[in-house]
Amino acid sequence: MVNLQKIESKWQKKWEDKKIFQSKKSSKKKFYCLEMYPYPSGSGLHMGHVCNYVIGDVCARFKRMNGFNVLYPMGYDSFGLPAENAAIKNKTHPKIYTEKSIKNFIRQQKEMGLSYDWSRTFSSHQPEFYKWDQWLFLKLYEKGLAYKKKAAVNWCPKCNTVLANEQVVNGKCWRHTETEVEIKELNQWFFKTTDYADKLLDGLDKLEYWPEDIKTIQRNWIGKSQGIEIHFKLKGTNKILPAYTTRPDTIFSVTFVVLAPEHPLVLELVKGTKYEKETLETIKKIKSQSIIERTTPEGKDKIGCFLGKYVINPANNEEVPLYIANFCLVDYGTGIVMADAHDQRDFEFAKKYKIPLKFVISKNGSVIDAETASEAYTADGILFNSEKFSGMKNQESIPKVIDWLEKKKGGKKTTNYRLRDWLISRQRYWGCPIPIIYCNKCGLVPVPEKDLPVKLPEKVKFGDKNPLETNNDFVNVKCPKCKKPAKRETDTMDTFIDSSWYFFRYCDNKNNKKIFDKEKIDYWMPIDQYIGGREHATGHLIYSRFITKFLKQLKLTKIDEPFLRLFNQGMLHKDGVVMSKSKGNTVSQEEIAKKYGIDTARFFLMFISSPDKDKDWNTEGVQSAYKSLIKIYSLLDKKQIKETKELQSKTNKTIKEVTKEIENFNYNIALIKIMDFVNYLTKKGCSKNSLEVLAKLISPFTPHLAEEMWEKLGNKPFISLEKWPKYDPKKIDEKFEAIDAFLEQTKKDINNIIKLVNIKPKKITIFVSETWKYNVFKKIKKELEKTRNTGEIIKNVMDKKYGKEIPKIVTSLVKNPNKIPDLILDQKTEIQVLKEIDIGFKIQIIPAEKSKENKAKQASPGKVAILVK
RNA sequence: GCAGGGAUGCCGGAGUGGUCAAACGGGCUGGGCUUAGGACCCAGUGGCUUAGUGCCUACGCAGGUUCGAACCCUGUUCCCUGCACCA
Repeated sequence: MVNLQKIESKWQKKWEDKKIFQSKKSSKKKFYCLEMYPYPSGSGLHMGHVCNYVIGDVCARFKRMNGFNVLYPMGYDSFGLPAENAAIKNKTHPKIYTEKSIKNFIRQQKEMGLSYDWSRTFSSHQPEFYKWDQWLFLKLYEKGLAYKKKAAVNWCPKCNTVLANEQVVNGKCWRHTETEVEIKELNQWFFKTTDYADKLLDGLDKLEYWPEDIKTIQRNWIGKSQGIEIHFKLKGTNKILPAYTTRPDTIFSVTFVVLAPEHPLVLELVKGTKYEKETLETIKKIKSQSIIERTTPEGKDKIGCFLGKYVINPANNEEVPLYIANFCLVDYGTGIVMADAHDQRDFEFAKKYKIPLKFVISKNGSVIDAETASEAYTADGILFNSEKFSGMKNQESIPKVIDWLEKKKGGKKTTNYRLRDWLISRQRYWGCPIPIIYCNKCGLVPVPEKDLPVKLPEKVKFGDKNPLETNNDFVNVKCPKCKKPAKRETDTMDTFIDSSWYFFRYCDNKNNKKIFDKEKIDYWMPIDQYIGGREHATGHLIYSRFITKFLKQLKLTKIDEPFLRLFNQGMLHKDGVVMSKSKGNTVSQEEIAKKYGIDTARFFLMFISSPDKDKDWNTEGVQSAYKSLIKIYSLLDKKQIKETKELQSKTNKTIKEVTKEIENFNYNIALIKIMDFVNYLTKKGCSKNSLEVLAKLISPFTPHLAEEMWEKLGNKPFISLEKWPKYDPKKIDEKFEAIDAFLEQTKKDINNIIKLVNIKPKKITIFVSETWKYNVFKKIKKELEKTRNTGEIIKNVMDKKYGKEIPKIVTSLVKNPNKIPDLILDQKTEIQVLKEIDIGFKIQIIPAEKSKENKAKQASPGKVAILVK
């Protein structure tokens, strides 16, 4: 019995010693394969991780064998809050904690047999890496894309830091799903992702190898909408309140205008008036609502109040009252909404506060009575009571209304995005310091490039506050401009900055002069295959695209999009829940490797289900995977046979199918085809060539086993660097498959008859009657010369006598005219092959026509009758 | 509510117009091997069955297109994922 563990460590050592997976620039076509770099947690890797990395490894190994110059690196996203928290909890330093975790990760990943180029690895907490974060920050600052502003931001009380919009999930913190995010007014650093909103959106159309759903998610996240800012003039002043809308067709329906409670104008408007008290109370009430309460459609009541002011509708010069309302959001559009009878929220609000409503759209243009209406009319229809637009279809009127309002100077056509600028500052220690200095005299001064990196101090005190704030050595510096005492920025950067460009760094990870060498990344980038979780759709995958577009603007890269192909793997479940440390249902890599070998785990994980689907871990399946590997390896002990045409056909067909399936990421089906081949070889015998092909086909999945087989077959290492087998379409002969099917059927028939007669015969004679089929066959062939229309041929050939066998034969022949369909076989072949059937008896076949044996025993058309002697 | 994906046998999961009662694997049943078990090998695994190259019923549900549908079209139910008072 083969010892999988032993051969695994043997080959891992050899791979490492010979550095066979190191990649250098060459004239070969490149292929950059990458998995999203992991956050190195202290708890190590489990089967869920193994699954993710093996998907990438199979891809990398396959491409490598197919003649590509493959870049397949690994690194670590080592900054971040969890490490800081874990370190504090374990009374150790985040750096020590993290580096220990990384070491452990590397060991585990090596034990998985992943074909990484380890010479290119790095971790984002290393100053050699984060120096370039800071450099990027300065570049963004230089171009006005990094800026500081006071804003209402999301604050997680558990993390003790602010969060980006992308890190807020259902109003809760992405790391603490029980913790409500608070809104705080803080002075924070932002990256101006919104400047790239259009580019980010348009770029999606070019990403033809991205999953549709991810593109849709990003489109929705960017949320581009075309509309108009309508200028409502505050009554009695020249002040303009712009209200953004995508539905200017409802302009004549407007009966009030709503401001967001946080809108800076609100307090100004009510100051010193009798409405001030109520307004303040209402704002307080709204702010006490959680985000969920405020932003769920079915949710809570509409809350708001009248501000005592009126604005003028530029379309008809009507005065309408001004309100604040909880459903109006300050950071979307202009924070001002025109309200009418054609929006459910507005409608409910109006009913509650007894604001009059008027409809201007109905299905057929007939007037709707606002008094009796019970809900908003939100569907499309015909306009009425809309001056010159009455009678138009509302959708068609939209551009016309916009034109008309623009001409009247009552508004301005605008595009709006849901995308927010990226909030990047964090009030935590374990991150990359923001390279900014505050000087009393010079103000905000960027750290000069030559002073980079701004190193994160190691000796710090962990307490209630950000440890950087209490570290005087770090905080107190000289102003780079005036040399007077100044203070450093103590916020650190969001770790998503590290991950938004790290993939460039693999191409040139040791460069200490530049962020990377342009020539090198021009060769390697973009990433041909990126593999990672769907959950990064709106975070990492947008940030990376943003930074790449920025790098292009700096002329540091030619590429526009970093990830050519994206693959989202499914999650590994156990007992119906996602396998994860927090759920406590993990299966450790060591446990499985020790018992079955890591190749078994690799095989199992790729076999159970398509890589993009969720899968379930089950113990029986692992055992059967183990058995399969044993079965494959034990083929080596079998006596080898000479190549037959049939074996060649099967071998070539398997190469063809497996290659196609791997290319399409159908790894499970590829393995099924491989196992089919293995079963075939087990039964019918194998040749040296067929075993070599088998070893190559299986090598991306179970590389250790394949190397061992390769060596045992008398070849020099390494199979990992061998050429992927090519198939010869000429050698694939479907006839053999048909014969196989025929044999199966014959065997069944024989067994049935033996059961029936209930004897153990010494000799069986089989009669084959095929005459009728040959006639039909000839007829169809003739028809085929006239037309390829299946239906027509069937009609012409159809004969009551032959029933439903005919369509089958016709279809088969239409599909492949050279393949002998079904049971229409060369009778000579039958005789040859049937001799090989092992049913424990000797059998003899006599073509039916020639048979002068007992007529009663003659077979019915196409099948077999047996005469027992 | 909007968007995307899905529903197949005891289970996981193939199959996108015909050789489909449905690959492959697991489970289960029977047989062989074995002192026994395991491993391995063989057979069976929708129902009926006069045992037949037979009939019926089936790929969420209901219709439609077609000589022919698990596969195409329409409607419908349920499930998952993402966004969500976005004006």
